[in-house]
Amino acid sequence: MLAERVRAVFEDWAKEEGWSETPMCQLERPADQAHGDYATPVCMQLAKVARRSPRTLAEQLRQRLLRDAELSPLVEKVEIAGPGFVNFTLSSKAYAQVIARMLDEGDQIGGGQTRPHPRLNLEFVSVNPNGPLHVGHGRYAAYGDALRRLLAFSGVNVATEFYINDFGRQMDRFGKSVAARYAQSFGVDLAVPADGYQGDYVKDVAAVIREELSDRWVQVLKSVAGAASESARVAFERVSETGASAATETMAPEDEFEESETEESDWPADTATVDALAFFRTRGCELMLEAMRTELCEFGVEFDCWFSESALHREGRLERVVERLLTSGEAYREGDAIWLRTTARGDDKDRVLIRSNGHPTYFAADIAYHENKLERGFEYLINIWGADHHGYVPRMKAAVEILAGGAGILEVIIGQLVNLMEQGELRQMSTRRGEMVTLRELIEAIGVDAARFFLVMRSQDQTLDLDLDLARQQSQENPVYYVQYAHARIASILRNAPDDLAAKVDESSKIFATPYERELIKRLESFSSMVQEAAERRAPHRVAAYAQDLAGDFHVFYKHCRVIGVEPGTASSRLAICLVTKRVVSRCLDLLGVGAPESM
RNA sequence: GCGCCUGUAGCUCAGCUGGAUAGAGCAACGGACUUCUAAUCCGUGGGUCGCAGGUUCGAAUCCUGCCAGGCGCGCCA
Repeated sequence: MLAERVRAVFEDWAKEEGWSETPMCQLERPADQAHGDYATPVCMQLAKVARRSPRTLAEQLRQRLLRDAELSPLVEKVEIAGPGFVNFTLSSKAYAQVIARMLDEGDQIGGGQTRPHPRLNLEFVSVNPNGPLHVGHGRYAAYGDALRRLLAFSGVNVATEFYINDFGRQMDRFGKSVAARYAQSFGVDLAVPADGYQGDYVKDVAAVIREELSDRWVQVLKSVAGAASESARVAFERVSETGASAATETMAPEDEFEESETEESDWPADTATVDALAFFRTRGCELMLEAMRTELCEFGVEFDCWFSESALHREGRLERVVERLLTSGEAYREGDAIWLRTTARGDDKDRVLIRSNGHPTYFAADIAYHENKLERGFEYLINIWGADHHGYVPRMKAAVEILAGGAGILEVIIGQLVNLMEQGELRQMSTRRGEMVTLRELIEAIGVDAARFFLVMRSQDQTLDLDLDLARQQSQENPVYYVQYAHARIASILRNAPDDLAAKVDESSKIFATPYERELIKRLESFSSMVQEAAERRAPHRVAAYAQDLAGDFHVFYKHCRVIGVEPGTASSRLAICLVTKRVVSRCLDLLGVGAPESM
């Protein structure tokens, strides 16, 4: 309000003087209170263009501002200071106007006008459905969902999406692991493959299948067990012959699973076995997905679309898009493989789409997937990936540029990882060994609200050190309670307020005279620009920081300014502050996916 | 070797599309509950913003070079 008016006066002036390329006239909040409530450094920037000294310009600007009929009631004084700052001190009328206006806005305070275009697609989490979600996934989920809320609230038309990596060798291994656990529950000696999934959750999946189908697959798996032990014996002998000991073999680092081009042959290839594997893979995947969906839902994260990779393969979309790229000349054959010319769009080297063995790469599937997103009418795509995938960004951008016929459609946000500390030590995570801290564990330790707040309160391109001991033992000191407590306190005031006390701002009276009220109002006033900036910069952690600052301002206000039982004009004005603050705090918490309790 | 991210108080981090004397929380110490919720508030101490140059009226912020840490550089997914 003040800012817009100042800008308008400044621009009129610039036009009158005939200056070209004038700097943006921006208002900022000075660090030092002695410099007023707001300040603009524009005269220093203007000095070169105007060829006058900054302080001379500042004085001229000051005179014009004071002459402006709309502006002068809002400021108590306009001063020139330092090298050429123009400092503003607000009048109580200005504070009153801010609260009066925000009171009128109701629940939508600070929200943006909804814009139908561009239709934006936001993809995140997108993990293989072969293990539980760990804390790292939780961070991406919390971040992505907060970003969705932030974008939607600021007016962007956004839909979220989870890409299910339910295709390929990892899923085969998962299927075998589930089958083995299922067989074991019937006393069949079928081992989980060495490159399979050892975690106990696989037993849970197997138990559900046993519940559903009883011993339907036991006979088939018995014969698999026989064949497998034979093949293990052969492998053992081969190792012995080459001189390597079996002991060394089992102690090899478990994270190393180099892909051998020979397909795994420890399971027979007869129809019954293939059917069994297909069943356990598919059903296991479904059950894992179901569990994930439930867990994410409990975590407050829902997706508009769950998109299956295997569906792309089934529907022949990979072949189709590769054909299209060959036809357009963007892809070419070399050796026995098919390559995409990504170097033409800024990548380091061209990338393989179809390997010389005829199998498509993961990249080819991803291209088919992104083509599909565009076909569904999305005009702008955001993907949130882990830091370990950042090397993949240039080729994917190149691919989308080719598909969309223009650059700047795909934005990739790289999120850094989560380090888990326990008893001062780093806890390493491995999905296959099942040695990870799951999202569920974290939620059970500190609750959804604290977990969500904690996971988004830091910038996403900062690795997050999560101290589990602290999270468990000191959840009382988590900043989320500080913010929620402010909300609960306001709710309490509203409950205790007498019926005849209404939230109302009387602009004519001398109100909002204390610094506590004024600080709080200035913070409230900045809410909508904070939202816009946080959305533009994909930075929900700013909302968390703002919420803490706002809660702090409120707690100070609460301590010094009574609402109930004071002079009626003051009481209703302060009640108005409370109401507006409550709405803004509640909105901040909602943007983060955290609850706003009425009492604590 | 190349690319991305990071380096700010004892600890965890904001601030990074340039503004005045660099902030918050935790930790340490000292105060405040007859009054709307003390999960709160008030006060004290704590810094060569990794280092060195450069651009600018002005640099934690932009540029260059170094140092340190993390991640990545497949016809894997």
